[in-house]
Amino acid sequence: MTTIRGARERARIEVTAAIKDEARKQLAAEGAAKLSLRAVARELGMVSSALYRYFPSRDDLLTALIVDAYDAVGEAAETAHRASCDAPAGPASPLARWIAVACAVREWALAHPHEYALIYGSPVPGYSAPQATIGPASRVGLVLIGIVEDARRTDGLAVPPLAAELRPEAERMAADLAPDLPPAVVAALVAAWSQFVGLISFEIFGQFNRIVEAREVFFRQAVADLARNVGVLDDRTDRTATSSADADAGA
Amino acid sequence: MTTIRGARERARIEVTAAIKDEARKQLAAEGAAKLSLRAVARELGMVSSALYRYFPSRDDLLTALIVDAYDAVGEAAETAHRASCDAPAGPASPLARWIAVACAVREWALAHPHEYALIYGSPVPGYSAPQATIGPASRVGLVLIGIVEDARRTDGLAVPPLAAELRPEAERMAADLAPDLPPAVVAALVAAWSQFVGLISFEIFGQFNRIVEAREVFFRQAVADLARNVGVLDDRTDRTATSSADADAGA
DNA sequence: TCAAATGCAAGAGCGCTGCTCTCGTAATTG
DNA sequence: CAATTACGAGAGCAGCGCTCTTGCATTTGA
Repeated sequence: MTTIRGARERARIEVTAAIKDEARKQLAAEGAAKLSLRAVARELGMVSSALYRYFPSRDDLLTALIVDAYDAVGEAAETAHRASCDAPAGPASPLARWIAVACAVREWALAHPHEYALIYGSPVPGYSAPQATIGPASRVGLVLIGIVEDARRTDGLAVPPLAAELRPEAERMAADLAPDLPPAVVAALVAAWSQFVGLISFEIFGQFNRIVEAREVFFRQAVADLARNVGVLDDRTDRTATSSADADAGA
Repeated sequence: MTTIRGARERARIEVTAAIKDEARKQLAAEGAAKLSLRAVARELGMVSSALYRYFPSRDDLLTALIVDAYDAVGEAAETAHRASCDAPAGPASPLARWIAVACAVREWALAHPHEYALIYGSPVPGYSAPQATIGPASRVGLVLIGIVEDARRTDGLAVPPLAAELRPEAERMAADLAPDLPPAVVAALVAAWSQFVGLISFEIFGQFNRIVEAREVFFRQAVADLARNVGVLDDRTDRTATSSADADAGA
């Protein structure tokens, strides 16, 4: 399937990669709006029409970049998760792993803002994401699900409350995404994931300008609170100072 | 200042408004990427160069639309808030007002997805938002701050825990945004606002496709949880079924 | 009131874009 | 070796943002 049959296919793969690389370079430099097929072709020393042998349209090129971006951020999340599991001092706590993954995604976004905008900003090409994107798009989500499953397996935690109107939907989501998790947790997890991306988007897209300065600590705190919402708790409860008020705010 | 001096200025105002209206129409139909000055001019029966008398560039037109969009969503939030305060059965609870404002913003976004993308999606024109946008951009935030202030004034609630590393930043934010609120609450509020936009963005930008079906109930639940994070509680505690587990999940 | 100054629409034009079509050549296949 | 296929090059079309010049209408000030 993936074997290379001749020099021709080898060349095709290389040229395709070169086009994507050059496109990524222009994307990083100027943003998706200014990415032009002609400029990519020019930089590669080919004529613009030749490029259409590899990508049938500009939107198809963008879609390929979107898939790659999903894969890159998923890769970053999985690497960070593995690193926090294989630490020399033994596997980290679920909360620490949750935060490590979140920070890895944020750092990838800060390093590749335009690619981040491609996947979590306004959809550029048409409207509905092509089928090819849904696999790579869920990689980060799977990592987060794994962390929560682990956390619940080691120390069996209480399930958060679940409103009656949301129960059928939560059960459907749980069946689709994580049958081993309580529906209430799955619903909270999906919400947390979107909220987590909201935090990053506000920072990347400049919404925190003149509002939040210490972005890193702010993000870590917010992400830790998000973890609490899905039942991933700090087992050492060293939340500083007022940590005693941590759980009884609703009493 | 805003008085109209002659027929010329009156005409200028009308033409400017007509351009923005037509641009908004094309924005709604095709998205920001396909909005073209020439098409707007064509539809208005003028030649494209004439349009540059009113907006010096395409980006300036987009900026004007952005400001208008910020104002529109702020207006929607303020209207919803006023409505929930002036209800016949007396002013609603802080939580109910919080949810009402959140739902109003969400519904505005659903009704104007491309305008929403303009302000909370990837920034299209340059990179930093012009000075003119920061006023309108903060209208929704001010409404939320007001609700939290009210909630704390009527029933003095506990302040959430605040990590030591975040304290100076939280105090700076509180001084800038809401000096009457505890710094920990202000920090939580800013985070909640970004997370809240994250929820809406995921829905608008299609990230919930095949994941979340019952968007409305899901959103209400998530937004209510967000409110809890900033100390706005459901005073009737009728959260259904497992509501007794609401506060002691960390014990 | 009349001339000077200003505001504005129209048109032509520049360089760029995405995309299509044709044509000659080189690699692949049977 | 012949037929097929894949590919690069070039010309060309329609559309874009934007600039410049020209001529007319309105406003302004002496």
